[in-house]
Amino acid sequence: MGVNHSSNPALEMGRPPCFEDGLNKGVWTAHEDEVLGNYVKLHGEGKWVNVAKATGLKRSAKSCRLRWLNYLKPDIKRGNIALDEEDLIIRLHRLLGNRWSLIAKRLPGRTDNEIKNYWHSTLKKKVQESSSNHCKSKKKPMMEPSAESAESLKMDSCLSPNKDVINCTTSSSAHPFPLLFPVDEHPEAFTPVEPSIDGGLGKEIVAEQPPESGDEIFPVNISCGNDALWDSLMDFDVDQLCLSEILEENFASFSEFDSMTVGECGINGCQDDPLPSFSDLG
DNA sequence: AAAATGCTCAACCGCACGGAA
DNA sequence: TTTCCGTGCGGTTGAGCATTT
Repeated sequence: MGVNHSSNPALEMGRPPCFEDGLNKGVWTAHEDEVLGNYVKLHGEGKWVNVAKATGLKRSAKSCRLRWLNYLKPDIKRGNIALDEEDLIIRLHRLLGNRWSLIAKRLPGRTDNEIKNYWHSTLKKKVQESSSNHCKSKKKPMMEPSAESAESLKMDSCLSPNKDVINCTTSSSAHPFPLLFPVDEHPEAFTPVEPSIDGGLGKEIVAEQPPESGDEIFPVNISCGNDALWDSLMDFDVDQLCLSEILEENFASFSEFDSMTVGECGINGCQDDPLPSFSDLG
């Protein structure tokens, strides 16, 4: 963060490049950067396997791609992450989990690697601290749900005899978070889902809705296997919202939802069961 | 002042996915 | 349908710096 990469600080630190299998590994030199930059300017992004052949760079295609995307790309924004960006990262992480590339798409000029590093080095602690404070008044942490809570929710979702699977279209008015995708366009995403124990991607995410009265639990069944739902979530994300818009978004109710549901189990609660790919997003 | 510890961040690794052959 | 290849993503590593003891 805030590092002048044009001067290649790591090299200045004296970290030598490593040569292995005929390929350079480790820190990029200024000359390599220049060669790669020139190549991309001429030929555009992609075809990374050709870079080494065409330029003589002793770098793997992956390495070239990473270097370009993370450092050489002209619109890369360097420097400290602003408070609003930080806030956005936290919100998006709450919503998307460790989908760094998706989060990065919402922060123009920031890379997934940068955000990921920033999260692990800074934000994770902040969030944990705030959630531990939060937990003094609320019984469970907002973030990084425990396996226990996730497990308990799976149990709720799968085994509770009283469980009703709520159709989101009909429960939206009472929904604790704003619907971020148009129901009309994705009715299939809101059809009731039979509870099931599924070892694969079909595992459900079940979020407890705040009971309107009493302690009854009304799980909202969000099936991970329901592509349509995830498409819908992706629709929410697809290049529609940028920093300012998201920050202006009223997240109050959503945060409330997070603190009670998703934050405890929801999306992240499925971490041992990877979410469906968002790779076709954007 | 020196050692120990923690932090930052660039880069690598392995896996998954999608398209082409 | 299967295999191969290129690409993208998230997790992890490791070197150097900063801070603490």
